[in-house]
Amino acid sequence: MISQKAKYALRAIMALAGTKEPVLIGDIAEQENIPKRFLEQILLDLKHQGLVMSRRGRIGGYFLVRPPEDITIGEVLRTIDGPLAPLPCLSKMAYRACDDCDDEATCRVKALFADVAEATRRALDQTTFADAIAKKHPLVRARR
Amino acid sequence: MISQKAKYALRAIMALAGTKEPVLIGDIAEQENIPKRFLEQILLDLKHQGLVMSRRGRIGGYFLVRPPEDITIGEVLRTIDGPLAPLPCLSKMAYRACDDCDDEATCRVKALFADVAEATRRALDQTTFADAIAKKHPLVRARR
DNA sequence: ACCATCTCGACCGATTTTGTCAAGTTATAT
DNA sequence: ATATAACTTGACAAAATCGGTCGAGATGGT
Ligand code: FES
Ligand code: FES
Repeated sequence: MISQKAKYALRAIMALAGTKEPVLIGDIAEQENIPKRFLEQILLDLKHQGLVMSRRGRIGGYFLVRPPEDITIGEVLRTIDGPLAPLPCLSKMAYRACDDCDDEATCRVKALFADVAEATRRALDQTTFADAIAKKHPLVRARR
Repeated sequence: MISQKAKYALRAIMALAGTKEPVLIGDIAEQENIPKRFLEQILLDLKHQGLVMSRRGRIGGYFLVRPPEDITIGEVLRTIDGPLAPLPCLSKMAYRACDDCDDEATCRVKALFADVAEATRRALDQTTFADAIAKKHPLVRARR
């Protein structure tokens, strides 16, 4: 299960996917039904990760750095929920030794999950936001 | 990331995979380095799920109901950690509506995760304990 | 200069995780 | 029958995580 925070992040990016213009945090929050102050945190995390950029001041707001077809679910989930591997010792991006396993080389749990980890990693890093948008009809843009 | 509890459960099943004889909780706990009282809970959950059986009394202990090659990671993870789908609305075994999504049919988040959920589900439900045991043994010094 | 807007860090209640413990119940050997 | 080894159940609790709020500050357009 992904966290609610991650779900908000994904929706926020969807909201940015339609335009090149900066979008206000408040507008995203209202449109996607996300608590505004919480969304601020989330967008800030995404910015620190380099997924989005922001402009301050009068005509400020957030916008995507890359086009939606170049952004994967994996990137967003890693940023918000942390490593997505089932075990720390199987994470390619954020490897950590399992502190309760003596010998990683012969660990049966690690062996058990090797293929699973690879499969989910591939799935998450290959699915982009363009996939979702193409699959569903685009949302109606009633705002001005 | 799977929970520590799930990891314990997997190791416990590995410990049972080698024999048809009942194994004591205490023996599993010592061999796999699991807090005994905690392991009791875990094995009880697995028993309620029908994955293992127990015999009481003098020569008691736990043993597998089915052979290791018929037990998948998915079953164990579902029992201990709950639904393994990334979203409640995508769980085949434990469907739940997403309370923060108005229209599930046009939900872009759900669409985004459809393929990912299917891929991970397949991986988890196809990998059995026999896979890990078979894969692990060749790691011993036989190869050079 | 003004003000809308983003930025940063601290804080907070509820829930989940990771266990512990006490008091049973049951089956087996002798 | 009795002792005993083992499983069973439910309550309890410290620590971490989750979901969210808040105040104060920094920044840029007009
Ligand atoms: S080393 Fe990571 S699970 Fe054993
Ligand atoms: S309906 Fe499940 S994520 Fe929208």
